[in-house]
Amino acid sequence: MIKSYKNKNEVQIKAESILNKSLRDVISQEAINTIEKKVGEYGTKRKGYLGNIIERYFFEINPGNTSEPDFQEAGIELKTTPLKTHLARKFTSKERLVFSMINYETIVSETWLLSSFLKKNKTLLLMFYQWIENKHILDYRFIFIHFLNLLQDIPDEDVFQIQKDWEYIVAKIKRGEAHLLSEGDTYYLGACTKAANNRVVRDQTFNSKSAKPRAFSFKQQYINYIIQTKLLGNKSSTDSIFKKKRRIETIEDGIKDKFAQYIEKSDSEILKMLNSTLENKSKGYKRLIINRILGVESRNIEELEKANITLKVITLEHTGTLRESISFPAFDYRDLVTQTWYDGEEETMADFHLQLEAKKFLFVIFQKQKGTSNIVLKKVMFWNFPMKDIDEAERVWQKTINCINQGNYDIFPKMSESDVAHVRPHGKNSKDKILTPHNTLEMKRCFWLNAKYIKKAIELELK
DNA sequence: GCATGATCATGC
DNA sequence: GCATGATCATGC
Repeated sequence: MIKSYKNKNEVQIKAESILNKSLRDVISQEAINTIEKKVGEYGTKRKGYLGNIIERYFFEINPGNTSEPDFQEAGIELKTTPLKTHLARKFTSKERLVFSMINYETIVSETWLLSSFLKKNKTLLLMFYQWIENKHILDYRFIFIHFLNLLQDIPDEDVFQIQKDWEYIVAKIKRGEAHLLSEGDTYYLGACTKAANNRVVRDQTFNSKSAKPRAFSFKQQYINYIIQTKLLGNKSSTDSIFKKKRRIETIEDGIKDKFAQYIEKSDSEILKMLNSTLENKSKGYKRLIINRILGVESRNIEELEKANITLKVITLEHTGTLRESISFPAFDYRDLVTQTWYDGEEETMADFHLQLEAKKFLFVIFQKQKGTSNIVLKKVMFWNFPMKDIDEAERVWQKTINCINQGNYDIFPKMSESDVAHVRPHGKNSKDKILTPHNTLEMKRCFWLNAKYIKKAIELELK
C-alpha cells in the first residue's frame, strides 16, 4: 500500500493534515501498535527513526536510501526536524539539518548545478515538531510545515554562498584533504561528521589517509535564520550589515569590503572618515569602532549569527606580538567530565570540540603604535580551527577531565604544555566559583587558545 | 617578553 | 545577575 504523490500540492495537503497534531492523532491503531512494539525494542532515542515512521506510516511512501528525493514524482525531499521552544513564541532549531552523506569518491567529478546534493535536496519539505525531552516519539506535535526551494526561496546571496560552500568542500576533497574537512570551513552548508557506528572511516580517492564520514548539513544557526524569517516572519531582533540590496558575493568578500578603506588607518582617522566621534577609550572602544564601520548598533549581527561567526577583536603590541589568548565560555566541571570528545554522534560531541569544529571566527586586528595611544586597523580575516590540530586540542581537553576526576584543581594544562590550548580562570574574580563533581567549589575556568598559536594563524594570513 | 592568575566592562 | 569578551597585574 505505497502511495504516490504527483505534485507539491498533493504533498502539501497531506503534510498540513498533521499540523498541530501528533503522529498518534493521525495514523491507524495498527500502525501505532507496530511502532509501540519497535519503540519497546529499540527505545525512542534511535536517530532518524521519526523521519522513517513519518514516511512509512503517515505519508505511506517507501523512498529508501536513494539519490532521488523522497517524493520522487513531486521532486520533494522530506526533512523532519525538532524545534526548541523558548518564551513568547520564540523557536530555535535543536539541531543542524543533515542531508545525505558525502561520497568522497564520486563527488569530485560533480558540478554544483548538476550535483547529487541539489538533485535530491533542491526542494525541501520541512516538518518542524516541538521537541520536549523524554516525550514519546508518537506524541511530538508538528507546529510548522514549510516548503523551501534552495534556489528560489532564499536570498540570492545565500544561494551563492551555499554554492561556494559546496565548492569549497569539493575542492578540499579533490586536494586529498577529506580528513581535514571541518564544519567551520564553510558558512551555511557544512560538512558535519556523521557516523552510523563509532569511528567508521571512509576512503578518499586522492589520499591514502582515511577520513571521517561526513554529510552535508545546514548549520543550526542557518536553520534558525530560516525559522525566524520564513516561519515566524519576524522582523529579526538582530542588526544587519547589508541594509540595502547587496551585491551577490560571499560573506567574506562582503564583510572584507566594508573594512577595506579603513585598513592601515588609525582609530582617529577612521572616526574622521566615518564622520563619527567616540568619547573616551573605554573597554569596548574598538568594538564600537567596528560597529560604526559595519553600520550596526548592536552586537547581534544577523550576517554573523546565521553563519555561526564570532567576532574577535585582536590587539597586537606595537612590536607585533600578541599578548592575549582567546577564551571560550567557562565550563561546568560536573558537566565536562560526562562529555565524550566524539563518539560518532554530533549531538553528544564535547562542547569544546564543537566550538572548535563548527565555529568560524572573524578576527579584526588592531595594532598599538609606539609612543602614542593610537591604534591602527591592520587586518580583517576569517579563521577556523584547523583539523590538523584537533588531536592536540583533544589531548588538552582529556587531561583537563583527568585532573577534575582526580580532584587536582591546581594542575590544569598550562600554556607552556601545549602549542595549541590551555586552561585558565575565567570568572568575575577568584571568588566566582561553581560546583565540582566532588561537591566542592572551584573557581570558574575555561579553555583558551594560546596567544602564540593565534599569532601564527594571523602571520600565515599576513604573508 | 612571556606565562599565569586574576579581574574588569558591557550588554542582555 | 550573569555570561561573555577583553584586558590587566605580577613575577620570573
